[in-house]
Amino acid sequence: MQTVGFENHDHTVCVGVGMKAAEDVCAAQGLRLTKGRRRVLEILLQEHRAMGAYDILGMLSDEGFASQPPVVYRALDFLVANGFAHKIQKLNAYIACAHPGDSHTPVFLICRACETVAETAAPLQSTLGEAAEKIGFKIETTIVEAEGMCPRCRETETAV
Amino acid sequence: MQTVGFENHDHTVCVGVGMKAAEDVCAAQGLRLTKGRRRVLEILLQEHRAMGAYDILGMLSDEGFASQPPVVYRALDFLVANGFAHKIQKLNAYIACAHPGDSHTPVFLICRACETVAETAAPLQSTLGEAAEKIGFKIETTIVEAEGMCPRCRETETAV
DNA sequence: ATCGAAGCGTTATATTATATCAAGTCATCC
DNA sequence: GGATGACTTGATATAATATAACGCTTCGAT
Repeated sequence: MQTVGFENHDHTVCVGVGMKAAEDVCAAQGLRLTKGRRRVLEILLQEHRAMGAYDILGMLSDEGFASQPPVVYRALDFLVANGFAHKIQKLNAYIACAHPGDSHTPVFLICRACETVAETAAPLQSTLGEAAEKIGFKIETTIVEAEGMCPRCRETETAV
Repeated sequence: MQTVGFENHDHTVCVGVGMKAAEDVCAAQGLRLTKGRRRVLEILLQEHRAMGAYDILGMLSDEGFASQPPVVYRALDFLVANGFAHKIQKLNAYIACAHPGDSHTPVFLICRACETVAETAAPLQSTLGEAAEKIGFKIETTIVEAEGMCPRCRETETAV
């Protein structure tokens, strides 16, 4: 399982890799990574956490972008539709994709204490897809979000 | 896989079984299935679909219950906390539990055409839990929601 | 009967997200 | 190089979902 989220790491690399991957995909597919879309992705990569749409909007408007909700929702729609970001349903929040470029069904591990979110790959989907197919249901996308305690918060909790 | 949602069935049985299960669990655990909570569960069982909180609230207020949001959210919180109903994150909607009494990690199959929701059992969780544990993450609850096309809508689609 | 916890009524507000329409931008075709 | 059409953005308004807070009531235990 490749997992991103709880290890220490050189974060500037994440941002660079993420932006590069998005640029490449957009170039290859004729998608327009416009100023606002690019900036939202940068913010998500830099912050490296699940962010509410209005958190992002606040940052954008501080930087001179328009301050209406559609500004950020449009950018997020684009990023999510093209796999550069994901929505965390449980938190109504958005996070940069940790495996950009790969086609994948992500699994999110969400810490209920600190709300840190890690993205991992699913060890399971084909089984579920086959089981669903048996009753005639055709799965197109799957959301998997596991809530619990991250390593860091488990330590803190037991220490208290 | 036991699946509930796409088959034809005698629906009054569902309601009776669901209410009975909730009553039994409440009696066993000292929980109070008050008038409002009971009525919300009945509504969810009768409608047999994912309903928005405000849809339910509308029905309640038509019946003489108070018409403020907390009325329904409190009842839903109780029902969800005790396993009598589930929240469908993808739809911001609530649905009666199809396997009342069993402890289970549900998997929902959501039709993107008609929004019908079926609840099935997960063929997978232990694998995910073990994988998460290897990186120190302790999973407590898991949300699995698969979106796609139900048998009925697939037929209609190909017919068109 | 009284006490404390749980539940409910009510007002107000917070949070998240979308509809709509006009104006701007960009690539392409002629 | 101007017309065209698809896509993108600006801006206003509103919809949809959910919670905070406070006081009163109800219930069950002592």
